[in-house]
Amino acid sequence: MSTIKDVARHTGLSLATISKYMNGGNVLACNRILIDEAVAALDYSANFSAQSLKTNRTKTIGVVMPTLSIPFFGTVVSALDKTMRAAGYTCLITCYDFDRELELEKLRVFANNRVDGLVLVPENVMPVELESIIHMRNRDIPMVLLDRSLKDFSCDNVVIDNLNITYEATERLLTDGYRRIAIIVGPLHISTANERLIGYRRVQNDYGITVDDNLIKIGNYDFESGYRLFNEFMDMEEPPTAMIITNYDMTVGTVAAAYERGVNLGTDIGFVGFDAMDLCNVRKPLLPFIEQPTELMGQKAGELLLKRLLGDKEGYPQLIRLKSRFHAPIVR
Amino acid sequence: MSTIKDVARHTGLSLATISKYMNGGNVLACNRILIDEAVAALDYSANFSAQSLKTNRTKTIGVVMPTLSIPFFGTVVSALDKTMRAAGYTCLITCYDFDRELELEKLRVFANNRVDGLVLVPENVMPVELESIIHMRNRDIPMVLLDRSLKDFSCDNVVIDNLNITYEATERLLTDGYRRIAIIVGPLHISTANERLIGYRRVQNDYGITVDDNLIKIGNYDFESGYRLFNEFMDMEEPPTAMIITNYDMTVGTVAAAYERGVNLGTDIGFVGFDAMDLCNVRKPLLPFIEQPTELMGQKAGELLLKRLLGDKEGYPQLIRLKSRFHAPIVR
DNA sequence: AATAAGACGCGTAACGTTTCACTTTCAAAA
DNA sequence: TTTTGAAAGTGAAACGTTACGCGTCTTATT
Repeated sequence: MSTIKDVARHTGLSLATISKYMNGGNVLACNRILIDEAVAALDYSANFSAQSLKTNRTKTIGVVMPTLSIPFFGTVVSALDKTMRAAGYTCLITCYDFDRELELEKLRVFANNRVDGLVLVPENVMPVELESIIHMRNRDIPMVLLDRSLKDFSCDNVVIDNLNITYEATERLLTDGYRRIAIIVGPLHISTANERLIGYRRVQNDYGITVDDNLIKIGNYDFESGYRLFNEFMDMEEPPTAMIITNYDMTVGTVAAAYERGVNLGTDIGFVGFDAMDLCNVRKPLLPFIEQPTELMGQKAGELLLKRLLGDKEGYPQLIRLKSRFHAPIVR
Repeated sequence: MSTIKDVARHTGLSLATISKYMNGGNVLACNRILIDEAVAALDYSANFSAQSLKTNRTKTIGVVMPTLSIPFFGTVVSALDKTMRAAGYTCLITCYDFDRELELEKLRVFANNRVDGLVLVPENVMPVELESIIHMRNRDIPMVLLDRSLKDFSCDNVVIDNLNITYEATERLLTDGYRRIAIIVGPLHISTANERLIGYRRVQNDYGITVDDNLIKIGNYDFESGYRLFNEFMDMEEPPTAMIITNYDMTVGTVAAAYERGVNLGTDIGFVGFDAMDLCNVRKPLLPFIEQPTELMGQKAGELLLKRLLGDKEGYPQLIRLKSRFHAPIVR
């Protein structure tokens, strides 16, 4: 395993010169050739650990996610990775499978000199714990919270306008004449679920409608929840006449359940899906759905983190709230 | 940012003693207390770069995937992570978005002193390139190929019995009396797709049936392919009477398309889905489907890698081929 | 009380880089 | 030919660990 010393010996130049050249410095043309040759001959490449020990930078950022089984997060992270890569950073991803202890452990592993910055999709971590991690070892490590906010914790944050988006979707169903509008949301300790529920409630208040709490069901943001809760709604004595589903997996579950029961979404029952362009945009009737700016989320998070990595603290803590789009079919 | 030196100074002990204790060595009870106190007071934890520079180990393995948007891979990796974690290793994940250059770059980044081992789900990388990466810098770095095999490249490998599983599924449809059985497979340069197609062909040969190549369609393992190709099949002059779909996303696409067209899977048309327990196991009629041992794949890959990391070269290159299950409803 | 055996503690030399503070080289200007 | 100054090259000191080879202290045995 060859080192920079081997290159120095091979070329007859000094360590310092090789290092300088490898880091983009100028050397004489003849030496450049010499070094290039030696590097090729010895199959040299710089030792990452030594480099980051010396420079205290890793040019790496850590991404910590609740799960790898939700395509939404995959797409966001993919865009984040692209943004960071363009700036010379490598993204390293890990997931904690919704487990509180793991969430902390993974953050700690990263924070310990392995990464220059962090992106976190938080689930159960507590503000005080997070505080101690980003101030770890008296060094502030830049962190961006992604998709979700954390109460009582100020931090750079990229989210979408969850409240408005369910407000708008519900409003659409209201103006279409539906009155018994049901909603399936995620676990309420997750900010997205909570905000989406508030939007749903607020618009009905604004329209002078009393919300029937039986029309609110809380799922786990997964296929099974969507499938099961749709059936629960349809089995009610007085089923809802319309339904809003608030994430992708639950939308797919709902569509599957509807198919099985022979319920025709959009005609038999008013319907708004989520992130399910595939599913909603092709069928007849076209179904309205909410679309999150997935790629943009990753990109914005990356840009914000890069800004912090350059030491620019302007506007900290910054909250970037991106607009979702409500796609309503033109003709119903 | 405190170092082991600070702990030494704070306790009055030497560097060597602190280091020994931090690595599980024995020290006097009084010194243990002293060190624990100092570590807490100074918020000390070992510098990862220095540690791995010195020991030449990172206790980390790199996982390189085609995409993060396919839940199947997420589940596999989650199980892999669990296995490695239990053995004191950290998994770092990255994806290359189906891009050949990126696939190579990500592997190189990892191979450069950042990880002790590699797990790769290969797509376009060439054997010779892979060879040069795992022998990088004259150091052999253990690697396990996951889910897919690579022609002309011998390496530890964990896959499923793709051929048998489509053989069995097709055979079931044959014995149920179907004769125009269609199949939707993935891109044929991916070993899973290729093997699944071979199984489909072989059983029909064995039954003396001439395969109609119009009944074979090649998708991209995504929702859109399943949706589109199902429609293409149904729009044929003489549509197939049964259909086998060979991954999860395409199965969901197919189910969506069937729903939209009012085609009743399982009654109007024979059907075998893939990995779609959710989707297939709930509907009436129950649909047969193929189930991959997702968790087991991750676990086996982890165990094999751990064995290599311990220096045990027994049986190299080892091919672990896991059995899938064909779930057929008992009553049709 | 002497000593052997074992446990514990310590000094120091690496690991492979980068970087600071110099020195040398070389070509153009005087 | 000498002077000058920028460009290129160099030696050596870190960065924070670990681990080897010893020295020293404790304790038990005779």
